[in-house]
Amino acid sequence: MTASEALQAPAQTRPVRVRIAPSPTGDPHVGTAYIALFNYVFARQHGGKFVLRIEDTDQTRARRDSEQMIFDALHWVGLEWDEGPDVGGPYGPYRQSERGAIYAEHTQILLDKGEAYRCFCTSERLAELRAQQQAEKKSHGYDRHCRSLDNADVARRMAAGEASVVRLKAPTEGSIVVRDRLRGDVVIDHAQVDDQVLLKSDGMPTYHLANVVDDHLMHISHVIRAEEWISSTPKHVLLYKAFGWEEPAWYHMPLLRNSDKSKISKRKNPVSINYYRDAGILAPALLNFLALMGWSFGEDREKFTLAEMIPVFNLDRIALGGPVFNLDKLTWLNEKYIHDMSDDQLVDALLGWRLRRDYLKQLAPLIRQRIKKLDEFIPATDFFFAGDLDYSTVFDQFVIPDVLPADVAKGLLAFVERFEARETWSHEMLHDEAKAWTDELGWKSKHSFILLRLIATGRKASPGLFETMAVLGKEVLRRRVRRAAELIASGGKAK
RNA sequence: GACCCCAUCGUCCAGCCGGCCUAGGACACCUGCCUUUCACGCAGGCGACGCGGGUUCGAAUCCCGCUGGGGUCGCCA
Repeated sequence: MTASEALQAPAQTRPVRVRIAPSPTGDPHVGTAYIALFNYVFARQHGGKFVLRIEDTDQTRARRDSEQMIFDALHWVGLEWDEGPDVGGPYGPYRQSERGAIYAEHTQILLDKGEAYRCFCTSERLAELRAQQQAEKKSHGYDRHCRSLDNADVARRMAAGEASVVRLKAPTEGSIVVRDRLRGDVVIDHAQVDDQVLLKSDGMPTYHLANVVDDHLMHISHVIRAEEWISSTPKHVLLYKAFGWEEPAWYHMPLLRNSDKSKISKRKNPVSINYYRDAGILAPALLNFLALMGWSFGEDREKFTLAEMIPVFNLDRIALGGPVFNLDKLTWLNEKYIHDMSDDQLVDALLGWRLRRDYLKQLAPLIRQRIKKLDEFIPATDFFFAGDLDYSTVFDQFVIPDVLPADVAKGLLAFVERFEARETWSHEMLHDEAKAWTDELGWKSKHSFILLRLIATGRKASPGLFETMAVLGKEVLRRRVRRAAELIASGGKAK
């Protein structure tokens, strides 16, 4: 079947219910806003519901503050959800970590139906298996070592307290069809689908199980998600079949890209929604820009609001090529939005941005002793408000004595890695990391700290370096250090 | 490496159930106009159907192959 035939397939009669399911493992990602946008618009267009579900089943990576940041970021862009952990709804809880009993129950159903089995293989054995498959250049996948264990054996090992997971008993012959409504049918040999882990040894479900169970229980009618999921969709279809449930309609959106076409990543692009907010991008402009990534309004129109998009939205108009996220165009669109604001709207936007009371209040202790008159405040603090800084007058000071520029650049990136790895964000943490980092590189702090100061503030004299960095925030600091590193590595030629 | 997806200007999109396409719009870049400056605005320029085979009177549009790019291959999502 071709894509156009798939699109002509009988329309779903179920009420429209869509969702986004971010994982709270870091900063709120533009990719989340991107997918949320299309789900939101689709729901609104069809009078359906837009659900927010938090996928926090990875105990080792979930972060407490991350969930709240996701809420805040989605509120900021203006994509309001109808059901979610904070607002409730008829199919809660909407946080996967609170749905343990549901997953346990459904795992048991599959076990009872003979659609799943216990597996006692250790991660060591699996790692070895993978290494061996890699060495033999064979395709990867679990070898079904535990698939034929008999019940008595399983019971005995369970009783002995041996750790185990539950795996899906996937068919070994034939093929499965994934009906992607954007591309047509994708046929996958069952041989390509291995016996996926459904329940981890800590009792938590994997993404595959939790996702399918929740989408079904939450009556999700259309799954609009990123293309990176398309390879695991056969597993999900198999799960729907194993449970005997009706599948949702699948739509896999193209992936946002870095300028080298790889999947968008924080190493090559600012990916946090908070960065764009702090750098002075307006929420409607961000949404408008995101809508342009893979979709077109029609009639060559590029500037439009969310409300204007809803009635004309059409999934048929999704372009499947991976769109490169281009800051220049975002900035241009943002400019249009600013030009079209009234005086009051502009003032309000400014006051809601970094001219907010709580942000200015963070500046007060840093600047009080450094100004003699109020009129010195703005010139003394400009770098607290700017996004990217102009380094042209200080670039020649971006040096560490006796260190090659390429190594200075590399060293700076190592500093970014250090503060990225920390969960806390404070001037104490930044100070500790900067010191340890300087020592590790064998640099002198009188050199490395002035370099950081120049990069963070664009000047040699500023309030306390680490206090300043802390106020600037992780997103802006990361961007400035990365940009400076690029500049140094390229001899000042990068833009 | 295996599997899957994708393929129009540097970038984002339009066109793609074949002819109206000497391929349209936008960003970026360049030039000029406007202007006391800068910016805005306006006008113009540069610039693409990846390659090779088919099918057809006719292909950017349909088919096949190749090439290229991307994604996935975890007790992460």
